[in-house]
Amino acid sequence: MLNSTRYNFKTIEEKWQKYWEMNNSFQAKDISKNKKFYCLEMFPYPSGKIHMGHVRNYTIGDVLARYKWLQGFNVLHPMGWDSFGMPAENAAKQNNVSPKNWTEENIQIMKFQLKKLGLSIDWDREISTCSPEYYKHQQKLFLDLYDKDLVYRKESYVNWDPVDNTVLANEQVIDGKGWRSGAIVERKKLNQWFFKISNFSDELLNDLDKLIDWPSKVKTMQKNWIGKSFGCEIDFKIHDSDKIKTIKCYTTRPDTLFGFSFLAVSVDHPLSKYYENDKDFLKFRDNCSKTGTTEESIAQAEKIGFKTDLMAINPLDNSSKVPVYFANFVLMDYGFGAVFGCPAHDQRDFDFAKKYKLEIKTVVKPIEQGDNFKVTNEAYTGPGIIINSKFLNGLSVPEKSIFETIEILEKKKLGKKKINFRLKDWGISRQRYWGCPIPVAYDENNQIVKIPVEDLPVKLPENINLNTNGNPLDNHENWKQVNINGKNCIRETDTLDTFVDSSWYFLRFCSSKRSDLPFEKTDVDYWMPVDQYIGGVEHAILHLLYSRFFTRAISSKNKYINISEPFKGLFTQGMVCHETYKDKNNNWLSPEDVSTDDGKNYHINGQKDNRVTVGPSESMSKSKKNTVDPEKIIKSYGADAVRLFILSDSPPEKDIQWSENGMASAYKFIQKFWILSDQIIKLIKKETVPQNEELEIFTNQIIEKINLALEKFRYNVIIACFHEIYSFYKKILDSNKNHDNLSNNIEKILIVMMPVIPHLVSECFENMGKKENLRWPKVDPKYLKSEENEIVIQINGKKRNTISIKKGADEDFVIRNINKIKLIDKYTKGKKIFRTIYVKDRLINFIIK
RNA sequence: GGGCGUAUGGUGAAACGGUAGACACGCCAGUCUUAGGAACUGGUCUCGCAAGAGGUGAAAGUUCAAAUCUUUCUACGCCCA
Repeated sequence: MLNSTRYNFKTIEEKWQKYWEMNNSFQAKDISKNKKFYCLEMFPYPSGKIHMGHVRNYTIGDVLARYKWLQGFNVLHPMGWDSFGMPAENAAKQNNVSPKNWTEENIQIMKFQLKKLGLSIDWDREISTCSPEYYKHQQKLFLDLYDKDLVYRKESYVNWDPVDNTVLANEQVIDGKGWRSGAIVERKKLNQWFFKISNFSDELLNDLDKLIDWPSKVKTMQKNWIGKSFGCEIDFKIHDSDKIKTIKCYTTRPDTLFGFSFLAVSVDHPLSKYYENDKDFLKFRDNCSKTGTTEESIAQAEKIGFKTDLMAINPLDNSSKVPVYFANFVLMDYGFGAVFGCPAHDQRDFDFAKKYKLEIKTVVKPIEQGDNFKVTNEAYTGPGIIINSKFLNGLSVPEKSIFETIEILEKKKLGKKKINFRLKDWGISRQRYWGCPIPVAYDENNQIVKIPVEDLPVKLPENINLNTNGNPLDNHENWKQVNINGKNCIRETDTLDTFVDSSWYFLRFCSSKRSDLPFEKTDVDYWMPVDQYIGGVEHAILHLLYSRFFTRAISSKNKYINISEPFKGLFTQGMVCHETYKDKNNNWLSPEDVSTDDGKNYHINGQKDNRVTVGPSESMSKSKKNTVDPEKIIKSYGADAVRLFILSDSPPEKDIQWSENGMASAYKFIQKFWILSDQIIKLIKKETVPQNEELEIFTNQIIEKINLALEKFRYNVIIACFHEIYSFYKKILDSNKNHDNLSNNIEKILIVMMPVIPHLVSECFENMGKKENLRWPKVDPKYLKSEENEIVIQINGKKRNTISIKKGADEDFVIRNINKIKLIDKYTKGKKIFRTIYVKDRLINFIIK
């Protein structure tokens, strides 16, 4: 019966997407009287096709952007491509195509797919980080930082795959082996480029407090990552040795110095040069180099040491001499590459002492224990009182003991107060082809020569052989050769970490078309900071910290731009999950291959005897095959329905379960809402006088609810409101009541639904003859509370009854009415009311005995 | 091991310290039919015929009133080690 009005999402969505494109509906204005709003979602890596995570991310952002448009903001909502990186290189090797073509094709596909979602994006400002138009500016910024002394070169360790002759990223090292070759990964020293992020450690830490619109979880993660610690450096004298007189250590626990029973240094410590002829030491160092470079792999590895012939003297007790070890758990990068071991109060030291049968001296006792407390099975690291430590005895651990010990050490000139950071400088060199070339070269004396600005960009060569071992740029026949000011030089063949590309793209969007400048100061002053940044929590640390650093770095010294924090608001959305399926041979199955006949028994399509095991719902990933292809879903349900569903089931910051039933129900909603709105539009009369007060009250209240939910990102609640709207308007329509004011109200309702289901709403407005100048409706406060309120009657805090009372009634009035209708007589019979609590328009609570 | 977070029906989840379970999925019953990706109506926390009572991971505390605040515990998740 309804076929004639059936909503044809395919033609209608196409029509509006074309309309928005033709009319530049979402183009940000460079100059505007209106307030600006910069809404940005983390830009995607063009891996091939969009996935459901993208759909969720960009839908969340789009709802916000469209909401702000309707509120009259000048909105900047751009999109770009994080298009350098290893997957392109790997794909190129596998399929024998060029990384450039592979990437550009993917961008075309994904752009097409994103457009199908009906996003309100200003495509005019599209950027791609692998384009020379983008990276030439990045090379210029690199040289600026070099001039500001924020870039330097030093030797550093990398994960080296000895079979593939290549450097591996940490995530390519699996169980200490190369992901492709399976060879045991070695640590190898290479000259590499670094950004001096450590110059900003304190600022990056302190300014976290200014980021009030960031999730505290993310701020805590950054705080821990920066890892500011208070401690001191101590010089340990070495007893009677011609090799070395003192070893400097950093410690946060100087108060446990009397528990000192060994001193451990990194194998990379300067001391190691005295042992380079010692075969046993070399063997030990070799062993250590197989542990990998991450903190985690070192922490998980067994603690091993190499005993030297040296003895270190306890600075607080010259009679105590302890052995010096090289140890695999001491990192040269942290502190001074040397630590003093106190086994009783540090678990790592404890494990080490047990293994090498070193003394374990207890110097801290828990408060409730006696002075004869002894550490036996595991290190005690909690608070307590210092014992067995001569003049330190009795100090409370940790506040007093650490502070006072440092004072004593300073007085005796044995140590110095020192603040240390866990945050290390950012290594930006990658021995890869598909990245932004570092714009420097080396002359015949191996001195650094900057590429002159007029020669930028240093472009990647296109004729490249990726199937050789090592760095393809290094192996290229002539790319390296360059003549600078008449001197023959060799180009740097490292490329930049792709995190550099994403550390300033949000600035580039402000002036994406300027070819002479990375960005124009006036544009940045107007648009920055990003008002709302939206992305996955997996970037909570690195990408966000690097962006905060980079923004500071380029504005430091000369006030190139006036902001230090690029992202005013941050929202981290949850992942999209799906059940996992396995066949009887334990192979992963795609949801498409699985079906069910009764909701319980799963089997491979068409093979009812071929049972399928259903596993837990996990975030969608290709390896588990539990992905759903957005393009297919959009094709069968339409963009509005997909947008509706992806927002509906869970709050956006939490993980969401993909469900085919939920998707279908969103589709049904679109269909039935279309029919309803179509009926309403046909009924609309020209003159509208608010006569149906019930309708006014509902409309205003639900819009108020949606307003509050929008501000707090409670998008799932908004969708629930949509369902309430449908039910209410359906009832009104079926009731044959006076609904002269339907027109006025349905307009408001449609506008608040527009950010989520823009195609359908646009079509409705066109049918009503209104296409332009739609504005977010104002709520009329007089309708927010009805004339009568239902007041809850509690006895001793328990709900016992309700009563309808005119709004704003005082306590006496309420009590009189309750007594008149004898609502609580049966509870109060024979009892005395000795207290009444009245919350206006909400509830009344009688306390009886 | 440390830090942070979470815990509410069969499921996803709502709930300014103030009527727990909005809305949706699923399920049950029914209506109707052009058998469709149907649609519509009603029901669906537990115990109880009912009146009523109980109920938000466990235990305690603050409060007239606790899913919400505090403490301890348990389980799970994420990050760091």
